[in-house]
Amino acid sequence: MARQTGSARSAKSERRKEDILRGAERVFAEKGFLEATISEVARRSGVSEATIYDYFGSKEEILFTIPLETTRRGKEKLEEYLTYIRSASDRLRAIIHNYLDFYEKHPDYAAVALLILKQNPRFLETEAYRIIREWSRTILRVVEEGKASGEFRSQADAYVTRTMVLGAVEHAVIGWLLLGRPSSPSALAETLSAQIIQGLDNPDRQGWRMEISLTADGRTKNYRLTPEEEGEPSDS
Amino acid sequence: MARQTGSARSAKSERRKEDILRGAERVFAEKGFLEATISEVARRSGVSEATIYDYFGSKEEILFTIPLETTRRGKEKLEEYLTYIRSASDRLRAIIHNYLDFYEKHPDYAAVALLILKQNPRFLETEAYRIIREWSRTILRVVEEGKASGEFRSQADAYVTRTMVLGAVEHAVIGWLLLGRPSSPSALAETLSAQIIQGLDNPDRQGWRMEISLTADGRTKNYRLTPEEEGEPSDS
Amino acid sequence: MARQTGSARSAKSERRKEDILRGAERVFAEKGFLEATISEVARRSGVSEATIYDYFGSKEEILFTIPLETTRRGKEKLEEYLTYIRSASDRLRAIIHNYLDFYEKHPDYAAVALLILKQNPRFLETEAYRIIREWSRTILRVVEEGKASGEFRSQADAYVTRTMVLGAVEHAVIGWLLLGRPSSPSALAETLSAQIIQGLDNPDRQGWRMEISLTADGRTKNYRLTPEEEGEPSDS
Amino acid sequence: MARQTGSARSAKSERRKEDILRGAERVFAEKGFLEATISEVARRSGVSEATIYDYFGSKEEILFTIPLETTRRGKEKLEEYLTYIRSASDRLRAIIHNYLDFYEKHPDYAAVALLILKQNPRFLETEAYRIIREWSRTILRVVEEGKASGEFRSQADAYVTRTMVLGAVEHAVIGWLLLGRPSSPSALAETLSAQIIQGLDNPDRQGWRMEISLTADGRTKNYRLTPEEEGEPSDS
DNA sequence: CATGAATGAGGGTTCATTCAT
DNA sequence: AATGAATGAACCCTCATTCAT
Repeated sequence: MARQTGSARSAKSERRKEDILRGAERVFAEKGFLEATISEVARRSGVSEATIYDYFGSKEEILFTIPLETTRRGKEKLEEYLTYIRSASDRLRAIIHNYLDFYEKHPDYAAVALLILKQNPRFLETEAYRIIREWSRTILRVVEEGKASGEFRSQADAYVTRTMVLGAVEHAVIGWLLLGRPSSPSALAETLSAQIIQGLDNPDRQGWRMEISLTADGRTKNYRLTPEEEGEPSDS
Repeated sequence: MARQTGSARSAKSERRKEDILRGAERVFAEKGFLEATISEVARRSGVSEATIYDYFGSKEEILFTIPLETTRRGKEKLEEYLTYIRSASDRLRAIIHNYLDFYEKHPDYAAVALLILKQNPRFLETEAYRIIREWSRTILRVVEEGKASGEFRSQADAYVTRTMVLGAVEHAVIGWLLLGRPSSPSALAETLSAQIIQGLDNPDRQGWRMEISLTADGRTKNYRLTPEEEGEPSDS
Repeated sequence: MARQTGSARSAKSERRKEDILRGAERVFAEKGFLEATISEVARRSGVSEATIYDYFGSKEEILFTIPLETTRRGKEKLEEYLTYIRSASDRLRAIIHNYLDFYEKHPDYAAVALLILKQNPRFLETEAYRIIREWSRTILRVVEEGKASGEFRSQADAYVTRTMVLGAVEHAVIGWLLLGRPSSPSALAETLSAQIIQGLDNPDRQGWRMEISLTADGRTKNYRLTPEEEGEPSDS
Repeated sequence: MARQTGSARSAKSERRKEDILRGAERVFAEKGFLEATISEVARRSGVSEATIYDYFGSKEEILFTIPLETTRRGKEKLEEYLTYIRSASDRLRAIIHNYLDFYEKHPDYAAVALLILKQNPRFLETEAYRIIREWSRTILRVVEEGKASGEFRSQADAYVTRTMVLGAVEHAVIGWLLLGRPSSPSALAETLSAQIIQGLDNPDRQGWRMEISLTADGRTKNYRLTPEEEGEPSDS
């Protein structure tokens, strides 16, 4: 009998529940959802099978509960990070770093999220997914902000960018989980950020611009002047 | 019992096998691998369960056979397309279009490939995966060529680019499969290509260059002249 | 799930296990191993199929467990019987009686042991078979003792004797099981014992002996005097 | 379609049938009846599964046909051997030798007969079993003859003797098949025969007899004189 | 004669879930 | 609050047997 699937309960209860979630995460990560058995989750969590059903209504409920806390904390963590970053490109870079780092530090969670949850249509209806969706809107917002500020070009597409960020990160992490390559996904962060950001970069972002018309062969070409990418002015 | 999982056989046999694969693809796409039952595959293929086992040794063997022909043809098709394209950016664009189009046209296959096969570690040991791996090397090659020709900047990373391309496309297709959004993944192709390519773009690629030194406030800045991104020269 | 194929457990559990073994013994005896179904064993034992798998890992494990207790007890019983018997021939007789009686009293067990287990090569690797082997060494020992004491002739072969005892008893019991003949295998015990023992008998065993030389036709023959086989001296 | 399960047919047909029987014997011997598959029998016989059903109505019919020719020939062979042997003990010895030899020379047949057929109640209704029964009556006859001629004691039991002979031989052969011990069952023949025959031996069998009454302690004992067991008369 | 092809029927085994204690 | 014990429901797979060619 599930006497308290509810919410407020004793600290001991809370700990038990955590134990089960942790055990389940490990087992699911190793075996996949359907090949994982409640009995193994019970063994790994140090509780009986029946007790598991005191805390969760079904095997799938366990699965869908695993990302709840994690995504909640992840979202908060990200917001915290972004507080002090202003430029859109740095924000995007931070998001990418953060996301890769997180998965690398929690491989069991990564396996559950990317290999199991991602393919389950019913997951889309859970609270955890709602949080993820919100979290991922941050990317949209950052891109829009970047466009508004002129940092990103106006043709930049926020949705496409989000797809690129999430897709690339997740693809890299899946490769790492299944193939062991790359050996550290977070090592990609810098390069990946650079390419994505440069894909958004607005060449016109500077406040001034020099236009030049060059006429040759009876035909005229228009040019615009932009500052050399980086680096100090060279001495005359 | 027809025991000939082997290879060369009658045309009728070949057709039967195709039927089964087609039926399995549909069922797997709808239910996922483990919730799909052989009995339903049999029903959908119009054969008996036992017959299925005359053609395939196990449920998993069916699963791993599904992408065989498809990836083989996909690889050839791509090579065909690329034959007449020279510029690296156009090649990349073609790859992305092609990949998105293919998934959009074969949603069942997409579901099997992206939601089932992609998370199965044993798939990595199959012939089909070998073909996919080869296929995906094309992306690496294109990026390297682009860098060699000066079309892409030298800092561009082929592996990261491949991750971006595959990750973004697959992420988009998964969203389409599970959420129905975007309503047409291939519609992303243009925007996605543009952002990825611009992430690789070499601002220095033109053969001629006009350099200008602008000195102001006692400090000198160097500029270089590049042609306006697209468009014909405007008339004087 | 009750997962405890182990050992020490509640009395109730122990009873359940016994029930299953008893039911299985009956079903196996009637149908043979491969034609017996777990579902029928379940029905006869009054438990569900799944419960059977809580107590035993496989159908074959049930089969191999059936003779465990029985042979253990049989071995002890025999040792008990033999405690007070000194003469080798009486010991042999006791063994034969005992063995035939046992099978006759437990026809289901007899069928399982003689018709099923005996032909299963894997049975030879089980604990139960180890006990049987030990048990059967008693016959070897008795024969050797009989030879040592002069009760049995020195040419008597312990291994051949064991083969005769086991072979004859088992053959008789199989006939009884399958053909109903003889109607009571244990009725053979006396005659069988007598013939086997007489096959071992040492004609020289008496303490005294009268030798006579009889000469006829110019040839001499030696005789020895032995007491009349059994029976009291006849009156003059 | 079984067009000719009947009898008279072409020599080619006959050969085919023989091939199948031979293949089946091998497979049954290796796997047991139920674990042997028609498909493997087909492979080993060099025919298709369907063809097997042209010659035999069912898997069990194959099984029951295997011993037909063999037992028929065995019976004839034995009769041939016995033609020139007069003494009952030699006949018995011949039977035992013959039986052990035969099994040793045909291990596949031995396995089929002793491990499969012997425990199948339906085999008892076949023609082959009828022949075996007849064959085994020879033992009964020999024992009765021995008793009639005075060679065997009058208490000797023909049925028990048959059980001993068959039981011991078969037990020995089974041990050989499953355990590899003894390494040659036929090596037991001599010892086994000796013990069985001595179990039947009539100490009174000679034509003359000397009776002696020995009186001592006021009690009288009767003795009879018998010739020394074997060996020539010793010189005076 | 021979067989390639097809299948119906069935069986062992696994597990999520329930409930009495 | 916890669990030992029990089970219903399913699924994969095998194989003897049939039939059209």
